[in-house]
Amino acid sequence: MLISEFAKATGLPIDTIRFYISKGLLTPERSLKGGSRPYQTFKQEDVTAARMIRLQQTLGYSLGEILTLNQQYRAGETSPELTIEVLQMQIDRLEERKAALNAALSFLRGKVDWIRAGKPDDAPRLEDYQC
Amino acid sequence: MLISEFAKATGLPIDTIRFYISKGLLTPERSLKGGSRPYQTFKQEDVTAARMIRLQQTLGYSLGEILTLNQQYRAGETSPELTIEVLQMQIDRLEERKAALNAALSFLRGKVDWIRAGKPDDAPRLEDYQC
DNA sequence: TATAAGTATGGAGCATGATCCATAGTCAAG
DNA sequence: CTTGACTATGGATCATGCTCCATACTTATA
Repeated sequence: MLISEFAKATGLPIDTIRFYISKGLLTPERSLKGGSRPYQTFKQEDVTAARMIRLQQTLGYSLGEILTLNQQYRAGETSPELTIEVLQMQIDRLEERKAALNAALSFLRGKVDWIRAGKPDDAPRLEDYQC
Repeated sequence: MLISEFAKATGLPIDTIRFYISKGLLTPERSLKGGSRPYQTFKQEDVTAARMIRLQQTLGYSLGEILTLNQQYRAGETSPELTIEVLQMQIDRLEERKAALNAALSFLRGKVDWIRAGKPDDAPRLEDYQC
């Protein structure tokens, strides 16, 4: 798969793909120059890797953290315990964010109800929610 | 409340507070220079405003969006319908993020289980989750 | 073989969200 | 009335995550 096809497959702009490659987040193979193309060649696993990067970004990880996590993940392929630990870390972080989002949700819902009720005395207070 | 006290009350660095003021996100009063201090004075409502900004950041809003939302919110104080609309927008956005986080959570949990089970044939595939 | 389209590389530029710094004014205590 | 702590201002700098550009090479097509 050439980079333009990879871009279509992942929905990522080519510049972004190259940026990720330069950061070591994506590691496509390079064809040998002898007779064939000198270009990078992407496989299905690279598509999955790109999706994983995007997922991790939605989890709130920076590209630097993602790189570290994925390197640890690869290192852990021979050690399921380590892999589990890394994934569990991600899950924990996810749960934290979800809890914060739920608190925010409660607050906003309370505010909507309060406004709908014609703004009685007791306004929902931000301080009462763990946001 | 002086800026240093406000910093303690909110946990925000002074530079960040000034940055937010320069962007119009925080609008403390200014004491008149005649005889008294020329400094900015913060009230409890500014503390709440700061908390709200941080909350909105965790919802994934940029400072520019937060400024717009809060201006709309203030404009909507005379129109509960508009205020509700703005808050509902925030809730909808929050629900979307929560759904994405839940999908990611399912995937990661599936992966952990799969590794714990000694990595049988059918690995959880990222493609099967709406992350 | 000319030409266009795709690819590679390095570096510049940009938006966001801070963070730091130089300078200068204000104020309370000693 | 000097010293030290605090405040205000504007601009420089920084990290992140792209995005764009100049240049140059490769390859397919006419």
